[in-house]
Amino acid sequence: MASISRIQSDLSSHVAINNVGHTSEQLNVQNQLLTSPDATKFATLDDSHIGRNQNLLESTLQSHSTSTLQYLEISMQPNINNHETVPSNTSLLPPEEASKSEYSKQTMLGMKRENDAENLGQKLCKCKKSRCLKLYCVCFAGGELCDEACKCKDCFNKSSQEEMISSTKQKIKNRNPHAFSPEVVHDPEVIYANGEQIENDSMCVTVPTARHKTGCSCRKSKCHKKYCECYQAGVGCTLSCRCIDCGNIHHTKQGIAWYLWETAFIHAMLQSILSIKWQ
DNA sequence: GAGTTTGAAACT
DNA sequence: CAGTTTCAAACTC
Ligand SMILES: [Zn+2]
Ligand SMILES: [Zn+2]
Ligand SMILES: [Zn+2]
Ligand SMILES: [Zn+2]
Ligand SMILES: [Zn+2]
Ligand SMILES: [Zn+2]
Repeated sequence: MASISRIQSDLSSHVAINNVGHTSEQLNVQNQLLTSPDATKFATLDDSHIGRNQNLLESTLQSHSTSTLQYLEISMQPNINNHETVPSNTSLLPPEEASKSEYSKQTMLGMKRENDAENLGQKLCKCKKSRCLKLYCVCFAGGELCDEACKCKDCFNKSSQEEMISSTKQKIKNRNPHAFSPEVVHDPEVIYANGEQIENDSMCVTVPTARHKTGCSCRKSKCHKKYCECYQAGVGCTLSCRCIDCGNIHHTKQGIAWYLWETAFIHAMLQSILSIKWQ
């Protein structure tokens, strides 16, 4: 998709496209203005902000009609022409399935490692059937080898199985190019839709907060529990989510649109109040 | 710890 | 694609 790469190169000239970098100070100011509608923010609004909000409100409302949906419907490159064989679920076991006997000293060591891993923030898995070679496994999905403190069975996600890991990874990448990319986008100039990076412009309102790369499809959790990937990642749902009865509204496009409308409405009310000729 | 619920990932 | 199954984590008790 040539347009996307052009957009990326254009953006990279003045915006850092990565998942940690925050951009210019000006952008941060804009972000502050657009993020959650804290009551404290209203105190800081002046006319210039209001004017900008009105402009953004227009583009927000426009973006809710067709243009945003068109953006959001851009699909991934169908890269699935690959008919390589999938690692079969036959009976091979890795050479050294650790001898987890000799407990007393061993368990102490295991606890220590578990604590270490937890302290380092590494997630531990307890996979039983996936051999830690599918995205079901949090370790594998996170691009990490399993920790010694993982409680997985028949684990292939260890250094002795590098070739199996890389080939399996490649097959999954062929299916979904973003399978191993970070789950959350922090760059406010970039939004993901169906796995593709999309530029924000006047017709696609800036979303100044982090977003999950694919969005969720929650049906029962209202996106209020960790079952929801958006909620778990600490970000709000977006238009690319397919959730039903979403409660994860904070920092969403809808939330921003509401904030902008609210801000414009309050400004209009203030103006009319000030225009009243008392006495 | 056991059992249930949940939604992504995998599969057909 | 959509519908179904599989899977391991999140949650509940
Ligand atoms: Zn695992
Ligand atoms: Zn693991
Ligand atoms: Zn493992
Ligand atoms: Zn959700
Ligand atoms: Zn979501
Ligand atoms: Zn949601």
